[in-house]
This record gives sequence, C-alpha cells and structure tokens, in this order.
Amino acid sequence: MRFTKGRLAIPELPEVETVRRELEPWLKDRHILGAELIDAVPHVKYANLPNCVGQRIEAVNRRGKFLLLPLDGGDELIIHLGMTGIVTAKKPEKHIRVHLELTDNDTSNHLYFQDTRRFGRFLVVKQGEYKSMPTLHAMGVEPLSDDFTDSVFKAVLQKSSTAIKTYLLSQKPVAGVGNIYADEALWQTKIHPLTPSNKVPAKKIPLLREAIVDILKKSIDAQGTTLNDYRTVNGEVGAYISELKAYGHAGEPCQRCGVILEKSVVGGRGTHSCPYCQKLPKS
DNA sequence: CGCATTTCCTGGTAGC
DNA sequence: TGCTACCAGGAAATGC
Repeated sequence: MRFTKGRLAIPELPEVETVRRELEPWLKDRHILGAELIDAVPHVKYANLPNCVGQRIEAVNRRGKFLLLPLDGGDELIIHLGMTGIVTAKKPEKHIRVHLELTDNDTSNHLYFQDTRRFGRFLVVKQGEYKSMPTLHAMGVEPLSDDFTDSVFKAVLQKSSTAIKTYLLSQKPVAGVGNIYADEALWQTKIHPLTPSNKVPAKKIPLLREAIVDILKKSIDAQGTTLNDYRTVNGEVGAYISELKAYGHAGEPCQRCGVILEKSVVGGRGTHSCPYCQKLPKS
C-alpha cells in the first residue's frame, strides 16, 4: 500500500503531542461556559459532557494518545482523536460532534470537535478515574519520560506471550505507540511482529526501547517543522513519512537487505515487515 | 483471568 | 460514468 494523495494523517503520539502544544496556550485557564453535543453518537464516548460547564481548564496534558484536561471543579475532560478527530476554533462544515463555548476574551471562544469517522472520544470523568476506559487505566509508561528504562520495559515484556506487535498496540508496555511506529520500531530492531513478547531476545530489548524513543522524538520534530496546520487533513507528505522504512512500503525492497517487504495482518491490523531481516526466534 | 477476535464508522478507491 | 464491495484505524466489547 502506498500513501495516496489525501490520505489521512493518523494521530499517533507525536501528532497528539503537537496538538497538545497548540491547545495549551489557547485553552489553559479558560472557563467552559457551555457544552453542546451536536450529533447522535454513542453516549459512552461523550459521557457526562454537561458536567464540564462552569469549570476552568487547569492544564492541557497528554497521556499516550489521550489528551487530559483537568478542570478546577474536580473533573477532567478527556479527548481522544481516534482516527479523524480535529479540535479547532474554526467551525467545520461537517461532522461536528461537540461545541464548547469558552471564556469570551477574544475571538477564539468557540471550540469544535469534528470527527468524521466517529472513532474519537470527548468525555468528562472525575479526575484520575479511568475505570470506564480500560486502555487508559492500564496505560504503560510514557516513552519520552525518564521512567521508560530498559529494566522497566524488560519486566513488562516478560508479562505477556502475546505477539510483540499486538502487545505494543495495547498500550500496556509503553504509551502512545500506534500501528505505524510499532512497525517501524520492529523493522529497525529486526524483530518479527509475531514474536511472543516474553521471547524477545534480552539483548534486543534495549534496542527496541531506544528505537521507540528515537522514532517518536524524530517524528515530533518532523511534525513540528513540517505541518503548518495540524487541524487540517494534509494530503501532502509530512516530513516523518519520508523517514518510514516499513509502513506503507510492502512490495518494495527492504532498505537494509533488498528483500521485498511483506504485508500481513497481525491482531487485525495491517503489518509491514521484512521476511529476511525480521525472523521469529527459534524455539 | 488472559488472550484473540469482532465491532464501531465513513470516505476513498479498486474493480466492473 | 455509476455502482458495489471492501479497506483503514484505536479502543471497547465480545468471544473463547
């Protein structure tokens, strides 16, 4: 599969972090004056939305791919972009799910959440209470924090025999790794996507950890310098896309060994890997 | 309980 | 050209 013109940029950790940095100066310390649910959507994804009205946004934080906005009344606004979620002050023409009215101190007092494919979430919980959100509740360590060490990563990989690719996507071993970066990190470190997590060779665990960190950091840098408007679907190729070695390159020669890269399905997700470089460990 | 599979949803696109 | 069928994805729900 190739990146075709108009293809959506899937929000992974680097793009969500870019969004967070944009939202912070806009939203921090504003009061929410009104909250309107625009479209008929599964209620659970927009639970308790009216509760945010009257509260002040204390911060704009990120946990994995989730945006967490603590409110001064003890609640927390959670935003997940899913595949197509866009947070914007400019009213979109279609697919608006939420409209917030904010403190009226300039022209940016309206917030719209647009979500074409309805995979996103926009809900209010009591601060830190993620029981209704199993992925967030069981979220692993932040990859860009000092807590993401070799020993921590090794310990969590020992806990599961699930395929390493699937386990990474579960967000349990480390937060924020999506389909693209999972494929990239596994290609980089020559690990077969189906390798049981607890069978990843010990010597490769530090390499995988390092690859995840490096790729995410590099991608954050690329997003920050290349995309002028993170809110829009950008059909042009972003800088990080040109760095991809595996994702989207099935049918092309591996840049390391020249063997044709394969496309497969792992855990129900499109998976790109090199049949020569990425071998399953003998067992 | 743990792991695997299915579901949600819509626009783009391949194929006829 | 117009129609149908299918695919992509993160997280939750369901199945085994």
